[in-house]
Amino acid sequence: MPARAALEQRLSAYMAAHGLKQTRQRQVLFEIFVGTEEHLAVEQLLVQAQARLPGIGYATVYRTLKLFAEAGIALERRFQDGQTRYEAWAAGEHHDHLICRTCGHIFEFEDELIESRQAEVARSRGLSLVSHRHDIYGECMAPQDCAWRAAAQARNPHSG
Amino acid sequence: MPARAALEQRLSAYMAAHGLKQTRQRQVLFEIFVGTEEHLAVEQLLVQAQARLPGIGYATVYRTLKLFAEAGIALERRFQDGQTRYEAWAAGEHHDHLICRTCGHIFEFEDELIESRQAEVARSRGLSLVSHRHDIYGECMAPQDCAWRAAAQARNPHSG
DNA sequence: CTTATTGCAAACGGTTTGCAGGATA
DNA sequence: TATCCTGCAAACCGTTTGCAATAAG
Repeated sequence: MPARAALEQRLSAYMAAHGLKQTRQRQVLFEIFVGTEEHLAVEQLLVQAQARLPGIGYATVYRTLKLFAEAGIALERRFQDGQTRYEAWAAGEHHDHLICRTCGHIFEFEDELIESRQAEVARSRGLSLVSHRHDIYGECMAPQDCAWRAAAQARNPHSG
Repeated sequence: MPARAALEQRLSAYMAAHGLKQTRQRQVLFEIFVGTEEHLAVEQLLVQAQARLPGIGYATVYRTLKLFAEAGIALERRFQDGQTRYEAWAAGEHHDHLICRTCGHIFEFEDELIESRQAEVARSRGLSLVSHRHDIYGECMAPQDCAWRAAAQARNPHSG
């Protein structure tokens, strides 16, 4: 979880540099965006934003998150469920994801060995590494003890 | 590239077991599907199919490839361009992909070290590994010598 | 003759865009 | 006041589906 102040500053700098304006919608979305540990999908962002600013619509959420991504404070992620998710992005930080098929929780991980092997794989084919996407899917080995599952059920009693 | 005979047999078995019928459309799509080294997108499949069977439409291609996937002879792949691609799948085989941003070629790779680290990552979070998606993106280090780029341009002189 | 399959066009779900009214600097 | 931003609804794109006509077994 990147420091809020750093993200705020980077966003302000980007907006100033591009002559963009501060609006209530952008403030609210920024608050929600930096105030969560989770990988938020557009719909979740919208629902939370509507609670604070009734009337805000999908288009604004899409446009604003795209702005955050261009400003370098948000990272777009697409897993296998067809939805785009956003996470706060600290400059220079990198990690991949481990998604639990049992509880839906998204873990972050980083593995230096995997990172270095990737560069090797690219080089062996005559390519230089630009980026990668590495998503691992798993299942809880002890679902009854899973804290994430419990938390998810508390939030949304009807699923699972 | 899995042996054609094995794929054919697996498909026949699946169809027989499910009371499905042999049709000209399915034959044509099977020929195209097993007759290429590439990771074909639905549109490419359609274009090639229409050359042999004018009138065939998207719906048939989508339905047929989904059938191939269910029969266990095709693997669905989604990279970052929004299109679903299919490749012939030998039972038990596994590999990941290295996509060249310069020429568009999709290389296949397999790395045991990466595979074993993944299982480790999952285990360390209390999950058992179910599956994964690992796409590496790179750029030709020597684009002027790139055979794939040359081949792609010969096929489609207007792009790149 | 029964059942599966096809092609069409309409529906879909997530995302993007044109536009006129509204907010910001 | 000049420009940017918003909300709405319509457009978009890849994919799926309902349906009446057609082909396979």
